[in-house]
Amino acid sequence: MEEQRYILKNCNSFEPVHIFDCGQCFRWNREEDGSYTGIFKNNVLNVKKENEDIIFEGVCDGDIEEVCKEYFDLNTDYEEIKAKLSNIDEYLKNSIEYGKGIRILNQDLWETIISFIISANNNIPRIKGIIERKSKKYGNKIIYKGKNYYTFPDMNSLGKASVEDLRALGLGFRDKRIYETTRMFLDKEITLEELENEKDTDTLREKLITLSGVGGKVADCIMLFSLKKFDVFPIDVWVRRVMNELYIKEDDENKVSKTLIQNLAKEKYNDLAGLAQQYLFYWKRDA
DNA sequence: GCGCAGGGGGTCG
DNA sequence: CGACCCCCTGCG
Repeated sequence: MEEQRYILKNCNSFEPVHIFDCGQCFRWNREEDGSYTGIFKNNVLNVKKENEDIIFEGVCDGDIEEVCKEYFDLNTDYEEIKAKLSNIDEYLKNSIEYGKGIRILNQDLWETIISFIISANNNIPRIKGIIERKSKKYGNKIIYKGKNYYTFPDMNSLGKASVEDLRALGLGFRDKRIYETTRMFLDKEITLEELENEKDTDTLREKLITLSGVGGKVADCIMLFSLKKFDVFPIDVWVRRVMNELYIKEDDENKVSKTLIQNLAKEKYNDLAGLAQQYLFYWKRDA
């Protein structure tokens, strides 16, 4: 594939570090010059901010401008979203200032499902390691600037792995979950298309939860990070902590019920809850 | 330096 | 509610 280049100008809401470090993705790595290189679908891209320009370079499956517009959600007006959220309260206003360049990537559904099943009771360095090993073994190689990159394995490739094969990648107890979920798709008990076409958030969540290894939190991440459901509010330890500290003020944050937090998020942030979650998460975890 | 607990972006039974 | 694989990290 031929190398391409695309430059995005005058974009106020685009900071590579915010985008790649706000917890939505696992396959972007920082280079020595401060740029980021990552792989998604059959594209390998390097993203660099120079002055106010965003420079995208790499090998793409298609036209780089179209690929970037889709993946980096460039048709969504984040200035408008930030303005709306900033009006809600000072906390949100501050966290948005802190993570002003966050954007929600439009990630591949299959990759997101598998990646977030792996994320359960796990830490980021290990999650990244597992995904890299898995891609190297079951994905396709793409060479960019003399380095090898491996695509995220599709369900047919991953379907060739036994539970033992998966365990060997360091998946731990998640091996069986990945195996079973892959089987469910291969056996057409459920399809990516029906998930992509499901408009109703609650129905979609119910369908996702039928997958092995997908509970409420993982389902919400899948919906927010690959199905553009900006109204969902994934609750992990950090979000629970920040919501308790800001609004609920219970002594023991673990006593705060998920339902209470969900209702609060719905009431305060409504259809932008997912975005609010990202700004708060990034701000709190970094602080 | 190295060895050893502690705990991690939850889910399941 | 407790167990769960396995590293990754941090302290001794």
